[in-house]
Amino acid sequence: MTTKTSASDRPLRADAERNREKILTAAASVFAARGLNVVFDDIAAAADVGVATVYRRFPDKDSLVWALFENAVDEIAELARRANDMANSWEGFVWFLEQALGRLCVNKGLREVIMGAPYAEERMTAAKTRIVPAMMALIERAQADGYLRADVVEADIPVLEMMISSLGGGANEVAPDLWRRYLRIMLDGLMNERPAPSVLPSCPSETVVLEAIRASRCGSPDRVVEP
Amino acid sequence: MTTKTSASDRPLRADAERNREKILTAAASVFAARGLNVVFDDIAAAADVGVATVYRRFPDKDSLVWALFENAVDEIAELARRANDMANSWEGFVWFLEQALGRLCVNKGLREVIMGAPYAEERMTAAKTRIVPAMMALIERAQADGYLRADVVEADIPVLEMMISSLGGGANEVAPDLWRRYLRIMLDGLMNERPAPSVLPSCPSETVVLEAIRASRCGSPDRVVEP
DNA sequence: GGGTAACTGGAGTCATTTACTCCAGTTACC
DNA sequence: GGTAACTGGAGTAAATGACTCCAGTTACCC
Repeated sequence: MTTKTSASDRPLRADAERNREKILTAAASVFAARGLNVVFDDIAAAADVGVATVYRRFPDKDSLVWALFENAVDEIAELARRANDMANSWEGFVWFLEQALGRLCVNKGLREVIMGAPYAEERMTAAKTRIVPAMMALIERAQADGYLRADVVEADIPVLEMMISSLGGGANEVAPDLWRRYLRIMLDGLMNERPAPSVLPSCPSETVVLEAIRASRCGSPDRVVEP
Repeated sequence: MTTKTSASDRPLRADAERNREKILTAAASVFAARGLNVVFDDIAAAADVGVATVYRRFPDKDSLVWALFENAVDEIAELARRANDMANSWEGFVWFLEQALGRLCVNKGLREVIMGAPYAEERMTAAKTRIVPAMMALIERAQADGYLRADVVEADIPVLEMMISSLGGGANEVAPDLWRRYLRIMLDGLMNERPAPSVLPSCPSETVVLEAIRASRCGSPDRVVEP
C-alpha cells in the first residue's frame, strides 16, 4: 500500500507547486463549465501548461476530481447542518434547497459528481453519505412542525435536486434563474397545507424553454455543428 | 430538387421491402432502449442485415429517425386533443401528462427527439409545434375551471415533462413507476387549491433512487466498466 | 428455367478522437 | 555552478465511427 504517495513524501519544488495550483484552478473552471468528460489536453491548455505536467501531478481523472470536489460535497452537508439551525424549519428546508441547487446549477462537474459520475466513485459515495443524516434531520423537523408533507422521505431529496438541477444546468446561460420557478412549484407540492399557490418567479418564454431543455440534453448525443 | 427520390420512383423488390421493415423494427427497439446515438452497425446487427443495407435504405440517421418518430410525436398531439374531450378538465390534464410521460419514460429515443436532439431537427420541430395548440387549450380549460393554478403557462409543460421523464427514463429498469411519485408531487404543486396532500405512490428506497439518478445521467459521461 | 437487374453482406478504408509517454531542454536550489 | 527536479509538446498506439466496394446471391419477367 505504500506505493510512493508522491505528495506527502517531500514538498514540491516551487515552480512545480505553482503549476499544481494553476492546474487545479483551470480544472475547476473547465469542469464547472463543461462537466467531467473533458480531455486532459483541455485542462492543460486552460492552465497554460503541457499535458505531461497534468499527468505528472494527477495520474488519473479520479485524483483530480477528488482534489476538487471533496470540499464541495462537504460544503453541501454543512449547508444542511446550518439549515437545521435556522429558527423556522420550513424556511430552513427551503433555504437548503435553494443553496444546494444554486451551486449545482452553475457547476456541471459538481452535478455529475453528486449524481454518481464514474470518477472517484467510492470516495465520493462516502462523502455523499455524510450528507444524509443532516438532511434526514431537516426533513423530520419540518414534518414534525407540520410544514412538510408526511409522506416525503430522505431519498426524495436527491431526486428533486436531480430533476431541477438538470434543467437549471441546461438553462443557466440563457435563463439562470429559471430553475427557481420549478423549485417553487415542487415546494408548493411538498407543503402539507397549501390553500393558495405561492407566487412563481421568472415566467419563461417558449423559445428560452426549448433552448434550456435542449441544453440540458437528458442523455442525448452531442453532435457538433461545425460549418 | 428532383434528385432521385428513391422510394417513390418504383416499388422495392420484395426482399428489399422485407429488409426495410426489419430495419425499422430493429431501429425502433434499439433507439427506444439506447437512444439515438447508436451506430448503424448496431441497428444492422439487431435487424440481422448488413450495414450497407441500412445505409442503402436510409442514407443518414435523420431519415431513419424521421420515419420512426413522426407518428410518435403526432400521437402525443392526439393525446392532448383527446384529453380536451374528457368531461373533467383536471382529469384530462392529469391523464394527458400520465399518458405522455408513460411513453417518454420507456423510450429514450422519443425522449431525445422531443427534447430537441440534433436529428431531423427542422421537421421534428414542425411536428412538435402541432402539439402546442392542443396543450394550450388543455391548460386554459383547467385554469378556467379553477383546477389549475393561473400562473402556469404552456411553456411550463415541456419543462415538467423533461424533468420527470429524465428521471423516469433512468429509473425504468429498476423502478418503472417511480416517476409517478414525482408527477404526483408536481401536480400537487400545480393545483389551484389543495388543502391536503394527495397520496403518493411507490415510496423509493435509497439504493433504488441512487441507481435511477445515476442512470438518468444528466449529461454525464459513459465510462464503460469492462473488467 | 434461365437471364439480368436488383439487391446483399461484411471486410475494408479513411478520418477522428482519446489516452498516455518520451526525451531534449529548462529551472530551482544547495 | 552542478545536478536533480521539472517542463512542454510532438509522437505513439488503440479505439471508435462513418461510409464504401464488390464478389456473390436472389427475385422476377419472359
